[in-house]
Amino acid sequence: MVEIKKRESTVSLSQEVKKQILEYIERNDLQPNDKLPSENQLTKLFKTSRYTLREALALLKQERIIYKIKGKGTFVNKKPIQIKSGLEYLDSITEIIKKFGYVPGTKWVSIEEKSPTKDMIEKLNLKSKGKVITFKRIRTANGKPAAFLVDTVAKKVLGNRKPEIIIYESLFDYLEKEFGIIIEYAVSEIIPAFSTDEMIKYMGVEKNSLFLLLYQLHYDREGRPIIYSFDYFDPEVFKFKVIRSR
Amino acid sequence: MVEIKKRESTVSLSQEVKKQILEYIERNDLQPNDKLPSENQLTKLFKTSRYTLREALALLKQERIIYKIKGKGTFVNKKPIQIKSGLEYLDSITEIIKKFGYVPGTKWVSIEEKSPTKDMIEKLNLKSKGKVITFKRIRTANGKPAAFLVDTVAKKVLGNRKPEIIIYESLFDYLEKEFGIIIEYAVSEIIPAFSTDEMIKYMGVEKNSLFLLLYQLHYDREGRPIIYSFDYFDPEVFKFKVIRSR
DNA sequence: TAGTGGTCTAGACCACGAG
DNA sequence: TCGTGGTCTAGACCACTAC
Repeated sequence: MVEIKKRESTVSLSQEVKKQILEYIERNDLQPNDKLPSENQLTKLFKTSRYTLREALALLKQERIIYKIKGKGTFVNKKPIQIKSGLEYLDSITEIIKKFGYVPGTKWVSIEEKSPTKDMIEKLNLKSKGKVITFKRIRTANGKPAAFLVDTVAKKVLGNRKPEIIIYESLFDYLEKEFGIIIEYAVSEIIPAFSTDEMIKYMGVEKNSLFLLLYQLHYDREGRPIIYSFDYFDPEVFKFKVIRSR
Repeated sequence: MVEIKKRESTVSLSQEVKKQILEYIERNDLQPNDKLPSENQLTKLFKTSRYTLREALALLKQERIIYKIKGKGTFVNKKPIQIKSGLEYLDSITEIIKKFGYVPGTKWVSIEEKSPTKDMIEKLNLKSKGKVITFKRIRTANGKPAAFLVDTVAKKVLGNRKPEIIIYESLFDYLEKEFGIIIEYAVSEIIPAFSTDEMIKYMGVEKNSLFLLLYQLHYDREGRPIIYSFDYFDPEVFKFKVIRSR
């Protein structure tokens, strides 16, 4: 019989051990490139198995707080990199604006029922007969227009309901709370673009001003394409970063 | 005494098991949302431990080939997403051009020794006295100019050597093979931009044409900043995609 | 040769989902 | 209640680094 440690907390043990390692670094004032104790020693220190310890180290490695060299040891990294909005994390735009420290707002432009384009049929896996609903919105940060969003979902996703008025800021929240659809990931193409006529008309931006266009398809957990979108972001407001790893 | 399986192959067992799972899906013609056997059954099928099997499944999950639901099982996802150039993977531009199916080339514009800008001093952690070397290149795809690269490294990184002629296509290869410096990751800001005067002059692009600017800092394994770069990409040639996950 | 991180095995309990 | 994936333990061999 193997004795298993009892836990009251809801978080996993590896999360707990991760915290303890961070505290260890703090307490012993480890500087960048200083060596941590070996995994064997750490298991004894924190009274845990090597598996759990290595999970905790994996989390820290992922966050680039430590790095490992086989045969040598585990070392403390340079100060963590601050990523304000890592593109690889899929947040709703509401969340992104909040993270930047602004107050998010929404101006509705239109909600239209349309026939899908060829590209929509292909990407959303539609029958050619099926209609789509397109939501056009201007997102504001501290009241200033910051993004122009054109999001399209298949009409069948919304059932028979008419999305005349939407009380939600975020389309993610709307789909999740009203229809139980949870968006899990998106595949986005990043394209530099000029302001469109609609943006000039509704956002009041100048002609030929620069925007970052994210042409994206959002999927649910089962990999079904749900939202097809062209989202234009003002590069003065949104600083998109990505961590690229080999 | 626990008996450990002997392996001739150099790849890990989990990689091997991953292949076997893919073959299983193929052989049994599993369709999207079809259920895989339970982890318990799969361990027996492939004669491996649950740990190794779960590592293999983790790899497949990461590639979005399968998805898991706790308490229910493991399921086959929709057709895999083709990512031509996932921005989250750090490849040299040479590699990216090759992946697109083009033949990469380089036109050298200049190699200059300069005093660093304030931003370079801060980002590259320089003493204000230290000089930097800036490499300006045009990268071509099938002979057509496709990107304009301005890469800067601290002079001390290159020691006393003069980088007059570089036989390498890739700056990564140059640093790795001549100086043993291995770039491991980069933090990139993605900015829409107009062509600069230099690009108009040397690349022959038109004024006010659109480019995607990656303003990035490349780090080595120990987290030291090595390359500071402004890389401009022609959006007609480079289609940058990112998978964004919650 | 000794010590480190990387991989693998075997077995156990926990938490979720469905009947 | 049962089967599933999620987490955890204990112990072993392998591959790399430094001496």
